[in-house]
Amino acid sequence: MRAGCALMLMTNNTEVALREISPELNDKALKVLRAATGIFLTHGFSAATTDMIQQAAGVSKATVYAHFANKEALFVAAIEAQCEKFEASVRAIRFEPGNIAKVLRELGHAYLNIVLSETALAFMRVIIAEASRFPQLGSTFYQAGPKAILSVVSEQLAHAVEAGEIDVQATGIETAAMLFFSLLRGEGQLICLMHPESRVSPVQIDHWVETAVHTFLRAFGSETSGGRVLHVASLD
Amino acid sequence: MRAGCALMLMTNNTEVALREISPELNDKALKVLRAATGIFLTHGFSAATTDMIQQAAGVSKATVYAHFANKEALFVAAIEAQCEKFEASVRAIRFEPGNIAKVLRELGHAYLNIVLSETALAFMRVIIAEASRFPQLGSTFYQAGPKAILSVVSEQLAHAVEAGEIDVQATGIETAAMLFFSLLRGEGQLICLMHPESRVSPVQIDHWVETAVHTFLRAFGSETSGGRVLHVASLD
DNA sequence: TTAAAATCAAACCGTTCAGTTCAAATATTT
DNA sequence: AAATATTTGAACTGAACGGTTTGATTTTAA
Repeated sequence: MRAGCALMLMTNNTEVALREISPELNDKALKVLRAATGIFLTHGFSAATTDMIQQAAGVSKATVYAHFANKEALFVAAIEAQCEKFEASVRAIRFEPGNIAKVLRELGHAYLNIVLSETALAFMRVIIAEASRFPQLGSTFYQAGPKAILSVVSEQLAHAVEAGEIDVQATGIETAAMLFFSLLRGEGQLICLMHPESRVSPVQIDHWVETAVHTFLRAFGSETSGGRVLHVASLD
Repeated sequence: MRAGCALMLMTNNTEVALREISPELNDKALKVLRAATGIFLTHGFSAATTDMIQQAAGVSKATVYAHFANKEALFVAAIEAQCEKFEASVRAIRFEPGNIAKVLRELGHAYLNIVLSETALAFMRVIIAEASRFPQLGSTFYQAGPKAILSVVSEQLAHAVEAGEIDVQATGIETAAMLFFSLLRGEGQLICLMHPESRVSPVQIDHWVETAVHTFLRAFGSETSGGRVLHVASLD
């Protein structure tokens, strides 16, 4: 009964979804999960204590252990829920159709804003830190994050190829998409992961996006796309 | 009895440096520092215990605390020493002069091999994980790693600009160098940080290097396509 | 109303942790 | 050899941890 409860929580992701199914029943379990997520994200697995979680949840310790087998299970549940939320936010990225420069700019901007948010950074830090102890969580996150956004971008790049806007023959679409995100994340993520107290300004994000799009289109743009000065015939 | 598990991660640059200053005096302190580094890299700060360190060092607990004030101080000392070692290995990268494609290829290859090594990955994981608790270590590492290699590459890019091999007017040299490393690290580092048990083959590294260099030169090469250079007379 | 289920606060358990103490043993210096 | 410093092992402290138990109280459902 206890295990089943926890499993249900893991498959349904957000509070909203669960509230609709069982209006007030799993209220406590949800409070615990939500509190646990916060504590784990700010302290990591080892430094987080079940007392912190219990206190943050406003719940007795017995209740915590009535819904989750132990600290590890609670951690896994919290991280997996966060992965689903993360993937959802990535897949919710919308952009108006247009030329590839515009699409990449919109996509890049949205993605960078997600990925450089305090929550996402704390999340990534914990995943990276605990990847050895919880290997499946690393994979789960990779699927939910990079893999998810990559499929979206790959699709857009495919359209651009058909439209003759870009030429990715040298690398293939998937690789090109990955390169775009490497350009996009590159400096920002490195800095933010290692300097948790530093805040990133919207201007800085704009600049990173512009640089990434511009560079990407210089490398892969056919002709007119992103300020390519040198017009090389596409048969090189 | 079985102390050698995490010890193998370590090598001994700091040892040399410190031995020269105080030949046999700080023998024990060094053993402690070396063991501590191994333990911290494999377990992180919180999960590492002073007993593990003491045992791995083959030293009594009193000796540990005779040389280091507490666990935090030991951690800082271990990480800072590792930063120095890391920077040294980055600055030791050598490459034969040649066209920019060749230089970038050699540089990129050496850097990627360092950065994707087990030790460097474990090191980065710990830095990222503990950046909130030890903010200065994040900065120290950033200086020792990214900043260090960036200065090397920027210099080479400057030469290439003078030689007319590349055109970085759009972004500037520093940014271009950063973009090169973003392309270089991009996928590999993301995968490796989150999948600690996965091994990277030399072939995979070669491929990443080739892709990065190729893409970079498509974006910034004056009249190149993937490394072929049209020579322009050097002005000085 | 009543019985079952869930939750509570708090004490409690066994373990582990960082760090200390100390007398004995070992090196090092003089 | 004597004096001094360093290291050792092992026991110990006090706090914190994960997790359990308990008995009282509240909530839910019939």
